[in-house]
Amino acid sequence: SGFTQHGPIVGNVLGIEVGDEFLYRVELNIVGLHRPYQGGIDTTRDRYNVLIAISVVASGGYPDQLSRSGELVYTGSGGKISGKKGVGDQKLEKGNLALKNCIRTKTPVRVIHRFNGLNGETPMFTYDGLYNVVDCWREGQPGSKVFKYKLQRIPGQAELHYGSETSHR
Amino acid sequence: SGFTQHGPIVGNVLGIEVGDEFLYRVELNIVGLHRPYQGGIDTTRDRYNVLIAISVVASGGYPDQLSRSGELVYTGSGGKISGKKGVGDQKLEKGNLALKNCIRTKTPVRVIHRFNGLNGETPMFTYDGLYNVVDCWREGQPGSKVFKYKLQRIPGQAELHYGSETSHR
DNA sequence: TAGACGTAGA
DNA sequence: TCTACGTCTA
Repeated sequence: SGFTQHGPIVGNVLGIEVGDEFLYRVELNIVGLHRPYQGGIDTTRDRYNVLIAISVVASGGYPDQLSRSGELVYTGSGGKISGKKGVGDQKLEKGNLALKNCIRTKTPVRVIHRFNGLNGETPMFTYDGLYNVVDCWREGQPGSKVFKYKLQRIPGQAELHYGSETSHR
Repeated sequence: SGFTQHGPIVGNVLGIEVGDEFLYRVELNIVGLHRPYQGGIDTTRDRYNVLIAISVVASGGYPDQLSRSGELVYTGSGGKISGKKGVGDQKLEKGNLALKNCIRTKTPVRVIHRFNGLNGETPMFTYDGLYNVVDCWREGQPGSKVFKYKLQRIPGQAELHYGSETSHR
């Protein structure tokens, strides 16, 4: 209903290219890149009814790590976020389960990364391209265990230009 | 920052007419009709630094009453909403205080009303025009007292067409 | 820093 | 019905 124009899309979204920038989460929804308004992991079911993840947003709400070599360590959803109300271990359900299932189903996952906009820049969401989920493990003390996922950027996509180049607009 | 284009505006907003419709709260923000994303009462301070209300949204989250004679009974903000987490009496602060102050400062308040979209219609926010706040009182049992405000539509504005006419689009 | 009549999807 | 890496203003 409303402006929403897309159902769940696996893989690249027609008309959206690596490096495309967005100001608000609602824009990601409208173009079909990532549908949840707040959630970090968008999910659907594949032809065998297996829950899979189709896109993730790394906004800084969790301690994710992005390396220049195209490797991303993404933190699962739920559980205790620093200072926030949530309490307890993350569970292997919903988005967390979906992301894990991407390993064996070899489902490519769209990665959207939020740059915080240093030096008074406007924060932007940037489409980083397709990644494969290659590993999944748990970290943390009992009561605050989280899931971690290693994602590797699929080769052959347009290069990303981070760092100083993103400062020029 | 971002798309926000307006500071607080008292009275009518240039380019917005009675009956104009909007799909999302963010649109009310962008055009300057009502800035808060969730809050029902938008406030600012007048030239004497008195806190005043400049617009309210009646979305159905509280039991408001709109009569065909241009009279609206609006419920204050805070306290216990049916079933929600909030608990206790509403306080005469922030938006509630601002709305009360509109009585003595004779500040006109923009009213935006949300129609729920019966028969599969898309829910819409509609600009209802300017109202005067003419009365304020408290209602309810101790522990769940709320503020009520009587608003009267300022005469001479374009008529509103509710009911059957809003079914045709 | 926290609160608020938000939204979409599961 | 509930959750979710939202987003604004005070």
